Amino acid sequence: MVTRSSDHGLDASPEMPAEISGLRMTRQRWEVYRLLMDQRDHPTANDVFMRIKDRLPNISLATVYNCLEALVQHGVIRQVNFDRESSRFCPNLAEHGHFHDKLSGAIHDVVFKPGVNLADILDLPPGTLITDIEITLRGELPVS
Amino acid sequence: MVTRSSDHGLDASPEMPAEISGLRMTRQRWEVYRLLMDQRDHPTANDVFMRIKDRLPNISLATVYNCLEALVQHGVIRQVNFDRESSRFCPNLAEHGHFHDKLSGAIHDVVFKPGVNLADILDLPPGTLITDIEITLRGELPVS
DNA sequence: ATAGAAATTAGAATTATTCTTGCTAGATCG
DNA sequence: CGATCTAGCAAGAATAATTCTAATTTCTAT
Repeated sequence: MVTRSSDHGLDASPEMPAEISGLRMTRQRWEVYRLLMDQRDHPTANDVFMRIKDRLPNISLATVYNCLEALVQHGVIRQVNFDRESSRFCPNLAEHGHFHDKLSGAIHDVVFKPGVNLADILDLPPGTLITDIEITLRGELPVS
Repeated sequence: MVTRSSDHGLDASPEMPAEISGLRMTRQRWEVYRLLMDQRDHPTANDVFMRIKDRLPNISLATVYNCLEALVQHGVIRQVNFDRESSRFCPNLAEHGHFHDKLSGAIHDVVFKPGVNLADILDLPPGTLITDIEITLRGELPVS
């Protein structure tokens, strides 16, 4: 007898855990999470909605928003904003910024050179508590 | 005879220049610009709209948006975004980031320590052209 | 002065996101 | 095992910031 990951008839290769970082997993949350892990091109909520229809044809856009919000709230993914465009979502939890290439439209993760600590190079009053940093760059990557 | 800055009967202390950075000045653009220079607390378009009514009781919100856009486009002011909140506007043209103090709600300009060049400490492919950098911090300033 | 161009106004339209309501499904308890 | 209880989901309405449209006004240059 073949083991089957769920009763839905759809095969969800990696088994769905009961929870991630304290967030109870549901079929919808799990598929949203898996999509972000598999397609790391910083999709918008609507991108996720359209792409996920293969696996969850009945999901609603509101649920995609709810899932994304829950995942962000529990620190499982990050929400990334460029100007006032639609929010984008990113499963890379390491400290990093984002580079928006004007030529291709693609968004790339950017990290600091080793040993660099942003808080050290900013001129802030002593005792300032930094809870969150966001770095956004725009420009053109070399054509290569 | 007393010199008078305009025919409107309202006194616009510093004389309005014909243009700034190639942007033709109008009464509305000038007042928006002056307000931002005088009140550097990063107001939103709506904040500007409400505050400017003293001087221009008939201005419309759309015009405030138009003026702000024109000023941004000509590099006279900067547009600052925090997450998906309303855009804020800032007349500080020097390279700087923004610190959002969760305690007071205030937004403060942040500069690098002398001699620091952000492009040098980021791990980018050689030949990358950076046209724009945005740095946003959230946290708490020391209480006193 | 006058024609043409650019700005302004008021309000409608748009768009991403959030909210509301009723329903569904999984968890809990007896 | 079944009843109940709760969290999550779906669908669509509502919201809020911003942009667009059309008509009017103000500049600019002739």
